[in-house]
Amino acid sequence: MSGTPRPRPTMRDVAALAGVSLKTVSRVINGELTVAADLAARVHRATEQLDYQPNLTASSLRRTGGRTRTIGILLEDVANPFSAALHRAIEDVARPRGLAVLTASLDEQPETEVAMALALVSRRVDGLIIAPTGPDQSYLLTEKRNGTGLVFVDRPPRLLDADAVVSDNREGAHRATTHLLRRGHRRVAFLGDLRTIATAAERFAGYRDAYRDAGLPIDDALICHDLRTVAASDAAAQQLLALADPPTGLFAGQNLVTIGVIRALRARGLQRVIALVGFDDFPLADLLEPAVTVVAQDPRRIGEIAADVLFRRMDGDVSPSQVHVVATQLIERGSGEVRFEGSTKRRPGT
Amino acid sequence: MSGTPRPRPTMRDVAALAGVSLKTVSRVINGELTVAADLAARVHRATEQLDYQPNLTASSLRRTGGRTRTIGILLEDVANPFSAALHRAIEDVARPRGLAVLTASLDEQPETEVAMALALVSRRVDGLIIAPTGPDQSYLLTEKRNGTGLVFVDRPPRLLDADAVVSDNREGAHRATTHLLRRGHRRVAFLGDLRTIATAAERFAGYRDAYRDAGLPIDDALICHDLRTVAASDAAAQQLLALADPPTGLFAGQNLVTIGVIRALRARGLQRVIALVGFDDFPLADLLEPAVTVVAQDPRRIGEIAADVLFRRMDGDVSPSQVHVVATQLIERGSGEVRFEGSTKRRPGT
DNA sequence: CCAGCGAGAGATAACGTTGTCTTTGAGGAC
DNA sequence: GTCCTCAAAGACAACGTTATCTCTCGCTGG
Repeated sequence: MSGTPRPRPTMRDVAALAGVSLKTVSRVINGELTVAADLAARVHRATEQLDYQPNLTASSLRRTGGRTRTIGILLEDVANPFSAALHRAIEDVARPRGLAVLTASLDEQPETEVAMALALVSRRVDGLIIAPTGPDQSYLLTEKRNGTGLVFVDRPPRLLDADAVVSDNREGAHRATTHLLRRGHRRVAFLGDLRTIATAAERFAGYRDAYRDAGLPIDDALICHDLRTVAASDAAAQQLLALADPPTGLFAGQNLVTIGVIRALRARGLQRVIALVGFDDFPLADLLEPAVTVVAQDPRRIGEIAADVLFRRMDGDVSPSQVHVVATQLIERGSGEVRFEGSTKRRPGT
Repeated sequence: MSGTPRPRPTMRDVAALAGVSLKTVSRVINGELTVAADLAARVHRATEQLDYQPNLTASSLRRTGGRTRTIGILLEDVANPFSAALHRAIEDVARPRGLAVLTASLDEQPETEVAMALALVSRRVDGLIIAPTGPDQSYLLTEKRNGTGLVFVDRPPRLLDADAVVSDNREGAHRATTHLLRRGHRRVAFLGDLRTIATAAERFAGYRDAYRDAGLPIDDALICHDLRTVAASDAAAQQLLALADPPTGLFAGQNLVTIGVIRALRARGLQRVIALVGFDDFPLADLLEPAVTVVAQDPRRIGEIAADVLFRRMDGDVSPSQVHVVATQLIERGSGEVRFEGSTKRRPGT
C-alpha cells in the first residue's frame, strides 16, 4: 500500500505552498511574533496540508549552542525498581521543558558506561544524568568543558568534579544496625553487594559505625560481601544461619540481598525468630509475613533534585559543584522489631 | 575552572591537524577501507589529541535516508514492572545494533501519546515502538509512509495498519477462569481495569468465554470494571466479599488489581478461603502467603519480538503487517488452587 | 514633500557532516 | 613512450534548518 517512502516535506515545501519565504516559515514554526497574522495563517494552513513535521535534527545543527532538547540518563538497569523510579522522576521534570530522554542500562559494566556516554555525547545531548559504575569518570572532562550538563546520581563521580545526588547510605545503614542493636541483638550479620560499589561500601561503613558507637565488637564471621544475586544472598544467609553461633539479626545492604535473605529465613522457618532490616524499600514489602522493615531510599526525590540541578547547569549556572544528600527513612513493619530473647546459642533442631 | 564552553573540535579541525582533507577524516571515522594506512593513523592520532567526538546530528542530516540511529519507545509508565521489562528487552536488542533509545511514559493519556510520538518524530527516530493508549493511531499514517518503522506492543493499533505484538489476553483469562471453575467454584468474580483498554476488554471476554464453555451462568453482581488503583481494587473486592451471596473465587484482571484484592482478602482474613488468580505476574508473588497463582505474561519476549520486527521493517521489509501473539503461562502457586467446599452461602461471622 | 525610521519579509551563508564528482598519480599493456 | 586503468584523495555541493544582513515599505515629523 505505502510502497517506497516518499520524501518528507521540508520548510521549503511549506514556504512554496504558502507563497512566502523559507525564513518566514521558520519564524512561524518558532513562534516569533514578527510575522503578520495573515501570513502566519497561510503558513499554518500549509503545514497542516502537507503534514509537515519540523526536523529537530537540522534545527539543532544550526541553532546557537547546538541544543538538541534531549538529555541522556545512564542507569544501572532500567528494569530494576530503584532505577525505574529515578528514571520516571527525571522524565517528569524533563517533559514540561520539552526535553526528550535517552536511556541506557549499564549493568555495572564500566566499559558500557563509557561506550553509552560517548554514544549519547555523539548525539549531542544537552545534559547527562549518570549512575556511574566505573572507577573513573574523567573521560567526561572534555564534555563538561564543552558545555554538556552533567549530574551523577546514586553514587558520586570519581576523578571528575561534578554535581551528585546520593542517598545518605552511611547514616541509613547506621540507623538500621542501631535499630537491631537496641532490640537486644548482639550478633547482627551484614550482607552486602560488591564492595567496589561506592554505596555498598558506605552502607558497610554505617554498619561498623553503629557497632563502634554501641561499644560492641563485630564478629567478622557475620560479614558477607559481594552478593550480586538473590540466589547468592539466599545461600550466604543460609550459611550464616547454620553457624554454630548464628546471628540473631540480619542487615541486608541491598534490595536483591534482602529478598535472598527472606528466602533463606523462610527455608529454615526462622522469619519470626531472626530480625531483619533491609536497605532500600521494595514493592509488597508490607504484604510479606512478617512485613519487612527497611531503610527506604527516595528515588523520586533523588531524580527530581538531579533533574533540577541538571537544568540549572544547562541554563548556565557555573557555581561550584555540590553533593546533594537525600535522607533515608526507617520504616518499621515487623521483621526488624523482633527482639532478641535468651541465648545466642544455636537452638536445638534447627 | 572550566569557564566558558569552548567550541567542540570538528572534522575540519581534525583534518587540519592531521594534514589531510575533510573527506579523508570522514572516511576514516566511518571505517571505509580506501584510506592508506599511514593517513588513517595520522587521523586517529589527531582525533585522540583533540578528543574529537563525531557529531551524529550533523551526520544523520546529511546521510542518505537521514537515519539517526535512534529509536523511540512509548510505554504506559517506565516505572511499572511490565513496561520496564519490555523496555529492557528492547534495549538489549537495540544496543548491539548501535541504536540509542528514547523513552516516554504515557499514563493512559491519548494526548500525551500524540504529543510524544510527534516529539520523537521531530527528532527523526528511525523507528517507534508504542504501547498505544489512544483510540486512534491514524495520526501516524504519514510517518509510516515516510519510512519510520512502527510496531505496537501490548495493544494493537486502531485505524492504522501496522505490526503488533500482544499477549494472548483472551486465552489467558479463559484459562485462569476455567482453573477456578474446575476447582468447584461457581461464583467467580471478575475485577478488571478500564474497559476502554483493549487488553482489559479481552480479558473480560476470556472470563465470559470460560463461563460459557462451562455452561454456567455469570452473575453480573460479581463483575467489577474500571479499577485503576490498588485502593479502588481493594474497596471493590471488599464490597464483593460483603455480599450476601459472595464469590468464592476471584479473577483479578491486572497487576495492581491483584494487589488490591490481596489486601482486601487479608483485611478479612479470607486469603486461604477464597481462591484468587491474577493476570500478569509480579515480583514476590511467590513469597506471599498463600503464594499467588497468576497468568504470567512474557514482557521480555514481547519486547524482543517487537524489536526484531521493528528492525526488519527498518531494514526495508514491506511484507503485510502482522499481529504476533505471545502465549501466557498459568503459574500455580497456591492462591488459585483453593477448592470450593460446602455452601456458597455466607459463612457466619465474616 | 522628503528624510528617517522601524517593522516585516526575504536573501544568503552557515552549522558539521556525507554523497558525488574530479583530480592525481602509480602501474601495466602495447 | 603513450595510453589506459584504477585506486586513493580531495573539492564541492547539499542535507534542513536558523543567524545575520539586506531590502522594501508605510509612516511620522519637520
